Amino acid sequence: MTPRRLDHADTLQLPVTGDGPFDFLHTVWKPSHYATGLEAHTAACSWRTFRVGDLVAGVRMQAEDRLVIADVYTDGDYKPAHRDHLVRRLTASYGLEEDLATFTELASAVPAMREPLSELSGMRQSCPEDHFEIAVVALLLQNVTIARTTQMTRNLLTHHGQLVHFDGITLRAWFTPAELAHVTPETLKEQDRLGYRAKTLPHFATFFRDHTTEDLQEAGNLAQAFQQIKGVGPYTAAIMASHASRNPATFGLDVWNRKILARRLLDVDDASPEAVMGCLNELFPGHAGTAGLYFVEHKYLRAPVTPLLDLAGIDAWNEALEHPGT
DNA sequence: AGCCAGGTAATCC
DNA sequence: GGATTACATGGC
Repeated sequence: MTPRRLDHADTLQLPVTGDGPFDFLHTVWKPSHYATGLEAHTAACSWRTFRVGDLVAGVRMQAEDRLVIADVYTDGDYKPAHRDHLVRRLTASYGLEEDLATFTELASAVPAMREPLSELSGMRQSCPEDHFEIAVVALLLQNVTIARTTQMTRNLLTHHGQLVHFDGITLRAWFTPAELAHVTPETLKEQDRLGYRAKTLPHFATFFRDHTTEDLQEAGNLAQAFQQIKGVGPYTAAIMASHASRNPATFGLDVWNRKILARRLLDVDDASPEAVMGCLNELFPGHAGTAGLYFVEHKYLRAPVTPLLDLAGIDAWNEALEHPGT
């Protein structure tokens, strides 16, 4: 698989204007996130792909204090509208304008949050995915192990997404809803090993091909609007609201993070969803999502699911993506 | 073999 | 309404 080459097209300077501390590394790289091939990180540098309509953009990000410098690479036809989109997309994806001071103050009064806060203070929610993309991720997380989620993600991105190379790194890139809408359920089931999700994923593709994100944001009740899509239930809708819509009060509770929170908040191995969410909302009113994020990422900080790369690691990374199975 | 995985929809009462 | 149950697949 020879990746498509992207050329340098722009450099964006994105100031962090939101109140509160800023931790660049843990904002762009999340220790708990499973490997997608869509992004790669070293201690100082982060690479990520974005779809802006038909355009494929590769972005290399670094930070100087409270300024994020983003170098943009594309396959041509880069217009001012693309620049505007990417400035807004990157600023929103990493919460650069969001106020973290309220949460930080709330958290400093909660003993269970002492360690996560001291090690991750200034971390913001990261969601480079748009609503469609994060809904696909959440769908692939439903009722399976992470090993299978990773397998299905790899299959979908290999067969229907793209492989690109820029700034010395090779990454996968998402498919658009319109592109995925052409894929039949039979292919999704037999080639991509999606199981029963093969029947629901096409609903995601057609919904987001035919509805803009603005349509969704206009709905009074986001969670309810999302659940009109077949295959989107309370969990996936909460992921969409907390991640893509960046509602800090929403937290998508599943059996995995439920156990992590039960341990930290209630000192037990597991507890009912009501008990866990009740405690989280009581301690962090309006910021349950941010609080959950800190607890989960802190749990994986010492043993990340996808560790940071060093310079030597990048060659092995590129090799694995370009020549899988060798 | 059987159970379980970072849920959801359909079908009961 | 709230409580079951089937749903695909793969690993242990």
